[in-house]
Amino acid sequence: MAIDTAAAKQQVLDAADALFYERGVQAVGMDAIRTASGVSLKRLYQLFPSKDVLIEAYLDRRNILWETMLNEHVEAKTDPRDRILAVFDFLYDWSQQRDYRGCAFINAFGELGSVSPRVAELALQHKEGFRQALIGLAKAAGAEDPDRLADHLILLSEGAITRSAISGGSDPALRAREAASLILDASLRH
Amino acid sequence: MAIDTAAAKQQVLDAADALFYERGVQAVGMDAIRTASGVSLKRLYQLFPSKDVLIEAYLDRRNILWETMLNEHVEAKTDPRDRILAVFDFLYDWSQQRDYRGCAFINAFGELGSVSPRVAELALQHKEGFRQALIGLAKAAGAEDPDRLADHLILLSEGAITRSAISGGSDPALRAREAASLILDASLRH
DNA sequence: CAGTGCGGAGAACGTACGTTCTCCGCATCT
DNA sequence: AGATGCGGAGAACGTACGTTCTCCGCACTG
Repeated sequence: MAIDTAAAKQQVLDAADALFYERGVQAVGMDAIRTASGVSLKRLYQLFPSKDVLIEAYLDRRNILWETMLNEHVEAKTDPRDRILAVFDFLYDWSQQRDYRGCAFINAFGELGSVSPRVAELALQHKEGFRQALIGLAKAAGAEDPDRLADHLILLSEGAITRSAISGGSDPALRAREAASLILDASLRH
Repeated sequence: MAIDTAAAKQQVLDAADALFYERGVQAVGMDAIRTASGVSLKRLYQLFPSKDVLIEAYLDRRNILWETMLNEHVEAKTDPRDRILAVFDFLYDWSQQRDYRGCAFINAFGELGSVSPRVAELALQHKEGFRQALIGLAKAAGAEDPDRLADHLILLSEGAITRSAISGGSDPALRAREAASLILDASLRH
């Protein structure tokens, strides 16, 4: 029973994730999620008692998935400088997915940030998590001012994420990597 | 008569701009715009025959306003390097407005980009206009590879715009300016 | 003064959505 | 076999929205 519930939750989240990310949160009705997940409406509501809860679960899942993918790219490298640049390799790979639509948190924030404090908070937490990860990488690379370097790298990353979404290619990630390299040259010089 | 129409259009656009930008496009009903603009629903529909048309007019207006504000900041400087950095001064001033909510085009794209080709196109055009402006500034500054430099600067700008929106302060613009300065050091070195 | 047409206020219509309710089959327990 | 309760399908309900329609007052024409 518990295992069925978990499996059903996963099915619903799979469907919700795909639909929310593709069309935006508000544009997707509970009925579309029901149809896509093959679960009954009653069951859907006992798994996620409201759309807000489902949205939150969707964002949680995106956050975890994002961190996982990022870590995989970073941990494939050993050299501290390469580990920083791996962030942009990740963004490149990500932006090449056919269903790529930018950052789910930025999109959700744009839709609901001013009306849903919870969504605004989750977006902030997601970005803060990314910031901490970059600070860690910057420290490991021996940056003089890791916070500052991390902020600079974040700006390039966010820029690449949204520009890829709007213009459709993966070039922005490549360009961001170049720019990051320039900034690393300047910030790791001792 | 024609002048009244123009004035009424302006009133409607003022109201629509404030509401769309603040709450997102889909969350604002025509009735809210009617109430805020003080115009009758009939008149509203004869000025803008559908919500889609109004959204388009809203984005057009944002684009013009944005370019105007950017140009004002850039033209206040004469030194080519300062003119590039003025872009970030503009972003700083903009992000300090109390109702600041990031880039209207990114927000609209997140909501409607996958369902409205027109919105996707307008977002792309807006970003492309920005890109061309930066290329011009980069050329004037004597950059070796103006396109590349412009792309790097765009990434920092977009990053600053969205990060300010989510975390709420103006720090990102300051940090973007610093990073831009580093990149200029590397790209204008001859 | 009677007639005419335009503009405003808001009711009305059709649709879509979030959420709840009804009905019914079916598996399980005695 | 009869009773019981859970799950599925989808109807139903209330609300909100985009858009259109109705009604009415009022300014202007003869």
